Amino acid sequence: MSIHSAIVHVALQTPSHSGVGDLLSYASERPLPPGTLVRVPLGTREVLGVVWDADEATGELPDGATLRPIAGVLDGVAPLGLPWRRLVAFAARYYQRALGEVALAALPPQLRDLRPEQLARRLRRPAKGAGDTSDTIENIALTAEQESARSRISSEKGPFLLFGSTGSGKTEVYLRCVQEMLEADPTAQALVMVPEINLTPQLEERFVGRFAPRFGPGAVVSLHSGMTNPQRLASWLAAHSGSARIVLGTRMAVFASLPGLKLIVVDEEHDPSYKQQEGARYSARDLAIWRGREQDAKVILGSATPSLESWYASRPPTADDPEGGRYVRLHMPSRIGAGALARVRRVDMNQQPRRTVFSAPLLQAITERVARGEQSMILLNRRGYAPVLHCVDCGWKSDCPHCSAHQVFHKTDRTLRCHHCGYTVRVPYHCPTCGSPDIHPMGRGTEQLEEQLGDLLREVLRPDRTPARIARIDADTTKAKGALEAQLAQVHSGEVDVLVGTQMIAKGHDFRRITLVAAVQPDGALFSSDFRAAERLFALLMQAAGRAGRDAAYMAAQGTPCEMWVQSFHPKHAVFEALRTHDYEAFAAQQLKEREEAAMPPFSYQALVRADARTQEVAQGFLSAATAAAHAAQLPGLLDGTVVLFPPVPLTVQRVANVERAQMLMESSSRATLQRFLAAWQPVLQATRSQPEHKGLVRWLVDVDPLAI
DNA sequence: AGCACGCCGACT
DNA sequence: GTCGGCGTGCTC
Repeated sequence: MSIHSAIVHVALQTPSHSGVGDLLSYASERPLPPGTLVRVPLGTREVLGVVWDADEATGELPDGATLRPIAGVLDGVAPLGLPWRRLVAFAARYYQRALGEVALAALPPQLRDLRPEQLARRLRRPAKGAGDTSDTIENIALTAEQESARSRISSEKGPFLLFGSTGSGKTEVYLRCVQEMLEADPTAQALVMVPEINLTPQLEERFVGRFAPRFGPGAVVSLHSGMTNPQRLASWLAAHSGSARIVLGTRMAVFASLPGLKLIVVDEEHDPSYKQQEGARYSARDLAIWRGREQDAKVILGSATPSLESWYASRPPTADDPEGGRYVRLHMPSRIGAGALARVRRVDMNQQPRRTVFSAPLLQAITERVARGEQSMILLNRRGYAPVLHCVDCGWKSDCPHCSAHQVFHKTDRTLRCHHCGYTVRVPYHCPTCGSPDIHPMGRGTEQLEEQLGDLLREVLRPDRTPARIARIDADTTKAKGALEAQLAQVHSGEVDVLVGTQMIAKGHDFRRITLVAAVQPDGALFSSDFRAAERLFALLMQAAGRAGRDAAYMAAQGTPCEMWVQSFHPKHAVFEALRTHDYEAFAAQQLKEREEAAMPPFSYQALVRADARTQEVAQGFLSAATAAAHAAQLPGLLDGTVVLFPPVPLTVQRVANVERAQMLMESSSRATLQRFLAAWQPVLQATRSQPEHKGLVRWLVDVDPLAI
């Protein structure tokens, strides 16, 4: 009997598809409770691990193998609780990833490289609170709609879908619910998520202003990937220890350890950013629902344009459907303190001269606004000057040599850049194929809009007789840290008359003086192969329309209505019809009908398997072989057709960085059966991969509940 | 995934 | 003679 009397099972960041089991066993001098953070030897390295519940240890040790002792215990940190471990285990299982991978990804990165002594030193330093507490923002009176939502959230179990138009004051409802929850229970904690890092500062300002005076300067912390590692560690520890009462963050925050969690808010719940697109492809919104149920915390999903999944899940009971949905739908239709909803103007581009970018009426409307000192916002979801460069003489196009995509022409720095792999070259003066100087940009991006507007508005003067000023905000202009804030500040201060940008500017930011929003080329999304494209476009346009006329006092003073302009070759399309009347409900009803008839989500459940390989044949061959093996093994759901496997197809962008990509779709009317199928298929996929004929396979991955197919 | 070991080409 | 290319195999 050695001094290492106890065996502990530890979750480590083991490669997801390797033969190594989820939990590895180590010897310990004393038993360690599950959730304890430990450092353990793994091969020649020493890595961070989480002691896991022994009954989940599945793999058996090879006979005669000796256990290595753990290297250290991070005993400054309390063991992670059962609810956290259950969340991690569920996410790993549901999204088909290794337990340790999810567990370690859920911890702040710095915890991985800190030795126990370093951590102990860090823990002795007192954490400093976020922001100052000088300016207390007091409660403002709720409207009847807000009060009704608040009281129902307070008295009912949920989960809740807070369906409120832009400007209806959803944030105030969140604030009140958080406040009520935290005041009722001194150990209660709240988690508030937003889709993008960009939106955390303004949210933080509001929460700190409201709650730091009540609950102390350290009560509100943020958690997102824009923070430095030490900041993230500090926030995480504050949440884990319970000293932080409110955690604000992006999707990653759903995995925060919150022992007192009583309320979760998912703002803009329809936003695709809640779905992680690499590693474990989890949906933070869906995990929030699961976590809320498990940990007995209330969940509020908020949106002006809910995802069809959440909309359907919150359907009220009817005669045919006495159960109704699982969520409680709360409706806040009125805008408060904001002007009337934007009037929607559609321009039929079939009636415009060919290659028109700004139709005459739209240009006129923008001009008038500049002259009145009002601001306009122009949306185009395409960075760069033009999506492709083209030779008139020989037909050459600026194709990326490594991807099946064009290199985008960026005029500002005279480069051709592939947006998929990053490959960049200088813009050629002559066609690389035939030498002709006659090479031209085709199509347009935000850079070109900015340039053209500059020309078109050259003679237009602001009220103070100075020339119109145009600014562009997209991923290219905001690469530098703090650049976005600086540019937004310029817009707020009124320095800018016309703002051109990608969807980045449509989300969340409050521009008080914008009275016109225009989508100049939204048609691309209408006929996309992706069945969710229309839903996304509608949400984007509604959100963009909501940017206009947010300030009722300003609008009244201006005396002009705000407008949302849409230029389209299909102005009668259902998306634009619904937009015209601001009728989300009609749009949702129409979309849900289509989805039901086609048995698509939310009326079915989907998963994808993607395969990357050197050749398309190998990628598809792997998927075909795995399909055949699944049928041969009669995996759950296949025999009776509850689970349907579709044939492998190349991805829309088939090749990226010289890797060929293929995927196949699995569909089922039963989420549980699809889950059982996937669980049983995992080892089959692994076995298939190790067969010699699939040597050229680079990787494969599973995406459960994919957003785009 | 890391990180070793391992066995063949162009450098001081 | 070594530095280093990335093939293969292991990690309780």
